[in-house]
Amino acid sequence: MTDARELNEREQQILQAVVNSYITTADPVGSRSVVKRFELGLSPATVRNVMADLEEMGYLQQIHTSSGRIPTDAGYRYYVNYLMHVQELTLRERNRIEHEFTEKLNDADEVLQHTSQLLALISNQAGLAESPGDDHAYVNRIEVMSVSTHRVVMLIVDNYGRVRTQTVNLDEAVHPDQLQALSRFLNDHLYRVRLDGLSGAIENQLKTFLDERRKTAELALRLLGLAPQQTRKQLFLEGAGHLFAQPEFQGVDRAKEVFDLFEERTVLAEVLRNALADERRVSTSIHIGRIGDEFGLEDISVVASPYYCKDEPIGMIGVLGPRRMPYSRLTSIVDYTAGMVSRMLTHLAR
Amino acid sequence: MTDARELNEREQQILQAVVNSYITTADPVGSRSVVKRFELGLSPATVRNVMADLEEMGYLQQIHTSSGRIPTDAGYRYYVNYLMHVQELTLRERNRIEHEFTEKLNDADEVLQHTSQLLALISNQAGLAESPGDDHAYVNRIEVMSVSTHRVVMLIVDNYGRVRTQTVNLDEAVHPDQLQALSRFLNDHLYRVRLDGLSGAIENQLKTFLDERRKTAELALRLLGLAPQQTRKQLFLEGAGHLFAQPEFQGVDRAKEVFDLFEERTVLAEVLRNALADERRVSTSIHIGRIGDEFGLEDISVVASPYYCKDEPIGMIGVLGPRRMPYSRLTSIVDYTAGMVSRMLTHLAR
DNA sequence: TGTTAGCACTCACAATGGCTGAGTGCTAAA
DNA sequence: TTTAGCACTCAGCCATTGTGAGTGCTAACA
Repeated sequence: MTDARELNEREQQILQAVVNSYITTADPVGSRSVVKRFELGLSPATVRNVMADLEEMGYLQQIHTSSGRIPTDAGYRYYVNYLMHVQELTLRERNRIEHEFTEKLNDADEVLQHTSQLLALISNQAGLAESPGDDHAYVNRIEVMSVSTHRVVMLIVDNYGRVRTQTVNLDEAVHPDQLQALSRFLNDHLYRVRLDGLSGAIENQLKTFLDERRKTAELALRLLGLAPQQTRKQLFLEGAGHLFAQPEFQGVDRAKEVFDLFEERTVLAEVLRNALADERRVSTSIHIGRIGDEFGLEDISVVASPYYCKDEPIGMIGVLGPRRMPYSRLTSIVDYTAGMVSRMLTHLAR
Repeated sequence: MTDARELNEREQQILQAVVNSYITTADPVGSRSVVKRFELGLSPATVRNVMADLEEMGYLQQIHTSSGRIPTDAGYRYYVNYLMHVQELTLRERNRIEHEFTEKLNDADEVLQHTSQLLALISNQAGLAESPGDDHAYVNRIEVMSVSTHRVVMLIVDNYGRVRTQTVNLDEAVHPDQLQALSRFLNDHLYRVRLDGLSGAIENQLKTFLDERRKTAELALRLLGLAPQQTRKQLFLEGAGHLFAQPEFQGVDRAKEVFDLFEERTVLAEVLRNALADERRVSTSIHIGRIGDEFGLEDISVVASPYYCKDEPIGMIGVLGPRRMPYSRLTSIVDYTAGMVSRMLTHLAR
């Protein structure tokens, strides 16, 4: 990569041709096939010269001498930023997506799980959707009840309609009245408290309560001490099998690598979040390659888009696939779907 | 398979040698290597004759002329039934397993999920554990509460401590008093009702309630109509990645097949249940081959064992791997673990 | 009669080498 | 600046060959 100068029109044309061709066929593309497929009115030799230039500038690479060229990360990046014309969804496709969201979805987790399935289905890649984290969720309702003499269940409903429960086994019996009092107190004092600050909040609040009703307060502390354990910033991931269909993951070891990647969902979620944090913007972002480094997979790309609840960005949804992806199509799919999710969540949390 | 006559001692010895050798190396085993590895005081030629006999009887097979022999299903079956001497767990291993179950596990699902992880870990195969089905679970506590003006949550705790919730969005507001009445009624009338008969039971019971409080009863019906949707006879499956390490699943397509098998968890659960139903007995059962037929995988075996709650068989746990598995070791692992699970559940449901 | 040694045969697998075809870089002509 | 021509490269395919582990069969042996 000697020079970062602008590409002239012909160079752009040819880079675009190479990327397009490679995206569809997965074969390295040579000068001959470029002129054939795209009728540029140029001879192969000319194209060769341009391709050599592009290689020197770091946009293309050769897998070995005398085989066609394939785009580098920089090549894809240039393509995505300047060359790609986003392929609008057809009415049919838009209807399809909207139709999927008319289904009865009771909480944010259902919405987002459904979203990841949908994305996988229509993109033929792995679909992903991150569930709202505890840093964006707060308590809407909290309830403590006994289910047997020595067992208590705490139930928390958050502003996205998600219900989570936590069971605690007790050494000694608690009277239902105590629990009712506790529920009332917790509801009064923890309403709208953010979930990731729950145990902190309670400690302050509970001091007043503590004096009058020591036993109950201790139980509350214990329950809430458990609560953060189930912190979830869940990542839904569906259709990972699509990746196996791609030629780049056909190798014997590759399959295992991909599999491991998906097994370690929590790690994957973390990697994704970090990777996308750099590029997180208002609209759809594209992360090319280098996602799976930790897993020995360097050729995975992600097209992701944030979703919103009441104009506040909450999390990401997206599509994960090989570096060689139909970005132009996926961009609009992800973008449109993110819009739908935002609408659903804003409605849910009304 | 011309004859089902008993095997004489030498034939048994050699069959055992072949199975043992094949289990550890995964290579077809020839006459020469048998005499070498097992010092039988026989010549390869003699062993060859015996192996030819065993093949004729259907216990061994050749993958092609002039390669060693491998056991058939019948061969494994004979080995498992008559030849294998169960390898007792060491004290160390037993302690290891028991230690794992000292952890705080609040309900049956946690126990069984933990079990499948544990089995995967110590067996180096895929571990599986079926969660108690609705045909063995009954209502311990049922509660209906509002979480916002137009949203209601129903919570059911079963006798295994498992909590499940169902959200319903309403068109019109319901007064908390109504819900409290409903909760009380449901608890009185549905206590100890089996979960798979819940909606049936309620219809009968609710007629009396219906006359006095029409609105509330209708809501109840609606809630309970939704309940069966979440019927779960969940199958926990962990460590599927171990399978990829086995040489028999190295082929390019194989990886995808295995992956698909695990993706379709519900189908897998069904297949397993049917397959194991034949052989379900008091103690550990071994199912050889033919598990994954629907998925194009015919060489998967399962070692499974039932677990009990208060002397009643509730479900199965086990290990899934290639046909070529160290059965003698796995048998005792699964058996011992099943005992632990039974103890845990009986304790939980006390 | 059961066991063993010897021998010819089989067959998967690996290595070798030639061929092809798509692609390249370079140079000279248009 | 573009193009035609040419020699060169290299992965992939195919046929060939060799090797080694294994077999079945037969004849000799205890």
